Amino acid sequence: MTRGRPLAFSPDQAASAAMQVFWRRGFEAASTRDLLEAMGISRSSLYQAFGNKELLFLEALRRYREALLARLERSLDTAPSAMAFLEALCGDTAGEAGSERAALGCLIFNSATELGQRGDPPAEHARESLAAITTLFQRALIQAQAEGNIAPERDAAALAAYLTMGMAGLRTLLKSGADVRQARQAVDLLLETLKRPPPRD
Amino acid sequence: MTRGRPLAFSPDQAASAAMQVFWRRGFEAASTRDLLEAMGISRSSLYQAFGNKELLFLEALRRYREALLARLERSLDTAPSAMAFLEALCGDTAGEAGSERAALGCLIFNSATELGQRGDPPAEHARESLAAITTLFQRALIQAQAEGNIAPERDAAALAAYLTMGMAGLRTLLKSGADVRQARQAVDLLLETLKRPPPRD
DNA sequence: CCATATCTGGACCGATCGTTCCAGATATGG
DNA sequence: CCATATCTGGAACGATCGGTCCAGATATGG
Repeated sequence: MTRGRPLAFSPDQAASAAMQVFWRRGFEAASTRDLLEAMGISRSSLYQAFGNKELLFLEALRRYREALLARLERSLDTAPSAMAFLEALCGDTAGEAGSERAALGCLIFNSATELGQRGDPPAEHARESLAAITTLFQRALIQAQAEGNIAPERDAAALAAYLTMGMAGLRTLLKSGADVRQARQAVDLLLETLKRPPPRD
Repeated sequence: MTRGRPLAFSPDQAASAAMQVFWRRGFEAASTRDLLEAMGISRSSLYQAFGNKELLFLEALRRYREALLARLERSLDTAPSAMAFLEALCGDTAGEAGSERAALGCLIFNSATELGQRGDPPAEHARESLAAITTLFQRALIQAQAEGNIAPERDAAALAAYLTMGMAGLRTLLKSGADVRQARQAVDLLLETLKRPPPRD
C-alpha cells in the first residue's frame, strides 16, 4: 500500500510533545525551534507532517481538549454523584496551588486569554473548547439536580456559566501564585452557591 | 536648571499610549515598532526615556494599576453602599459583553496569565497588582459587613479571594465571546453568595 | 535488486525582533 | 551669540522568527 521511506517518528508523540510546549509557553511565545527540540524531529518533518505552526497548534489544542473532556467525562461517570465530581474537580484543582502544574494553568483558558477575540482558527478553536467545557459542566449540573443535590429550580445553563467562570478565575489565581488556603476558600464559596437553593424574592 | 534641548513629547502621554498597546497585544506580542508608532516618538527617545521594553512595560503596568485602583476606590467611596459598589462593578463588567472593551480584558489578569510564575519584575508586578485588587475587594467586603449587607461571620479574606477569582473568570468569559445574558447570569450567582449568610453545619 | 516514493537533516530565505549608536538638530544658561 | 547639554531620526547590529528547499538517506513494492 504505502511506498517509500516510512516516518521515523510517531506523529502522536510528536504532537503530544508540541502540546506541552504550547501549554508551557503559549502560542506566540513557542518558537518553532522550541517545538522541534521537544518533538525530537527535524524542521522538514514538522512542516511535512503538520503543515505549519498554526496547524500544529490547532492539533495540540484539539488533543488537549479531547484529553481533558475525556478525563472529565470519565471522572463524572465514575464519581458516586455529579456533586461529588464537582467537589473533586474543585478540590483537586485548588490542591494544585503552588505546584508546577498550577503554573501551567489550562491550555484552553490560556489560549482564550492570549488569542482573545481574534478571528483566526486557533482563537475560534479556543472559544469552542471553552464552550464545550461549559456544556460538560451543564450536564454534570443537570445530573446533580436529578440526584437532588442542586435545587431543581436553578437554571443549569446559568450555573454552568458560573462554574466555568469560577474555574477560569481559579486558574488565574493559581497562576498568580495563590496558596492552597486561598484557593480552597475560593472554591468552597463557589461550590456553596451550587448546593444552596436560590433565594426566594 | 535644565540644560540642552527639552523633550519634544510628553512622557506621560507616551507611557499611556504604550499601555494601550501592551493591553491590546500583551507583553511579548507588542513589538517596539508597534509601541513607537502608538507613542509617536522615535526609537532613541523610547530607550532614552524608558530604558527598554521591559521597563516600559513595568511603567505601563504601574500606571494601569494606579488608574484602576484609583477608579475603584473612588467608585467605592462614592457608592451608596459597599454592596452597591460591588453590584455596579459586576453589572458594569458583565454589561461590556460583546464590546471591544470586553475583548481587551484586564491588563493585570492578562499579564498574570501570560507571565505566570516567571521570576522577572513584570511577572512579579502582575502578581502584586492582583493581590492589590484582592485587598481592595476585601476592604469593600468588610465595609459591606459593617453596613449589614454581608453576614459578619463570613471571612472577608476568603470572600475577597472568591471575588477576585470571579472577576478574573468573568474576564476570561468575556474574552471568549460570552454574551451579555451568560455574563449576567454568572455574576448574579457570584453576588448571591456574597449576600447570603453562610450555611450552618 | 532496482525503481520509486517518501522522509530526513540542514543550509538558507527574507522578515522582524530588541537594542545600540551616531551625526545632526535644537533649545537653554551664561 | 556662543558653548553646552540633551534630544531626535534613522541607519545598522546580531539574533531570532516562521518557512522553504534540496541533496541525500532509506524502506518498500515489484
